[in-house]
Amino acid sequence: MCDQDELTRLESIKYYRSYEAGQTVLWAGDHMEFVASVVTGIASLSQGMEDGRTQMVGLLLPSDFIGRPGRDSAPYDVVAVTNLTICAFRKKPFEELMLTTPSLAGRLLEMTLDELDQAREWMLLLGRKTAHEKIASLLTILASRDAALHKTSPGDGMSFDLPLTREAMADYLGLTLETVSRQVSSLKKSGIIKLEGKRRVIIPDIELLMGETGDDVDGGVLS
Amino acid sequence: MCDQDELTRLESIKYYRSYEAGQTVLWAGDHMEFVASVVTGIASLSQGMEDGRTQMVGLLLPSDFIGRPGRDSAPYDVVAVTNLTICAFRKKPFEELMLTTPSLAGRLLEMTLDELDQAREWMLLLGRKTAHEKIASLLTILASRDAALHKTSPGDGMSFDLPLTREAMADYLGLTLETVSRQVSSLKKSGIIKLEGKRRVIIPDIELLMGETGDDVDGGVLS
DNA sequence: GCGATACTTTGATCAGGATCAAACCGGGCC
DNA sequence: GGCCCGGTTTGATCCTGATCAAAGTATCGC
Repeated sequence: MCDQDELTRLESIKYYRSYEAGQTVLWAGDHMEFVASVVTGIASLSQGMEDGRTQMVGLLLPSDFIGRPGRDSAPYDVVAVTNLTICAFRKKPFEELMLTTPSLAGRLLEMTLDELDQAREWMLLLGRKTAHEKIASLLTILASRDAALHKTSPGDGMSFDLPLTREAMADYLGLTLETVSRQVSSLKKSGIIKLEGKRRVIIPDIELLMGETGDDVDGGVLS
Repeated sequence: MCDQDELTRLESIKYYRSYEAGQTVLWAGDHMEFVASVVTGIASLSQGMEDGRTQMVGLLLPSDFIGRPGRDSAPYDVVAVTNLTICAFRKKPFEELMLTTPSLAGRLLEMTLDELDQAREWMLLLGRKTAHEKIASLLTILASRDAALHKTSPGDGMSFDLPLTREAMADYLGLTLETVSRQVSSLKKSGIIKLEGKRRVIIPDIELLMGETGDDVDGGVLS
């Protein structure tokens, strides 16, 4: 995430941590002694209500940032969705570095604004999209993120592994796992996606899938 | 929003603009030539889909910030909900000031993180709360923001004016205006709120209202 | 006063998802 | 193999909130 000089300084205070799928990295309210960035794997941010309802509020993919400089407790549960490796920096030195390195602060602001845009995009999905559109949107996003990860652009015939269980998808989309399962089946039945086993998704025609998201076919969610 | 020296420098590049209720301040995609902060009144941020569905993704109250340094186009429609006065700064000089004033950048990061938290809180509401809980949550938030505005803490017997039409509330909560109307009526019938006319809300017992939000009665949305 | 307009309430009906329930994989492990 | 267990699919039914429709209210200008 950084370059040159900053990087060398960050180097000296960084360390790696690994988590297994399902492990909790941080509990909401925990004191946070580090900030970090995802190296490999996927983590989720989620909020819960006392009665057990939960809503995932973010999905952290490689290069995404965990933690918030200037805050000392975690606002959400951070859970490893897959096996996960993060690169952590002790918070104190990191914050000091921020003070003396305006470009680092700038980059952080930039990343936070991106997260905010994502969060708001998701608010539209949660508040206004149908179950069908929600699933199509999620698959579109996962496909394009996966493509970006492999430095290719999402194209026809591409395929990727669903990193999320039906339940996790439901948590992210504000649905139940049964509805997720049904909508995935219906998307399969209509030929818009194909499945290899339960997890591998093949997208014969990405435009077709994007047509089901409810978004403008170009600009929309994908960017 | 700022202090001392920064403020004097900001002073020199600021100007005021006013809008009438209903006027659009910025269209999504517009080139933005200023950043601003709300002085009086309320503005909304919203996203729309082509077929007309819209979702409000943020409500801007006095002291809230409009615009994003480093970005040159607006990501959402900004609409004046009530009569609105903003204090604007030409973007270029503002950004230059940011480079030379780390504390300004820091404050901005701080504010952006707050917005992100709010957005994610709202994701929980949109994805998992019932219509009833949504209305109670909105009223709780409006009550506490209104109290903060008058430098009092939200207490029993407090009252405030609803700044939003039923339709705007619906857009914010991911509901229809009919459902909003019905839920407000039901809250009134149950005695949890009282109405004076259509817009003035009286809250006899704030704890009671907060009990309907689905949140933890203390920590929750209110903070 | 009278419309006209914008906002709100209320009613009747419908449907998209939730809920409850059962069966179905596909591994891993004994 | 047989069993167990987490994850998944599928079915039947219910219910919340959407939709369609009409009437009520307040404010405005005439």
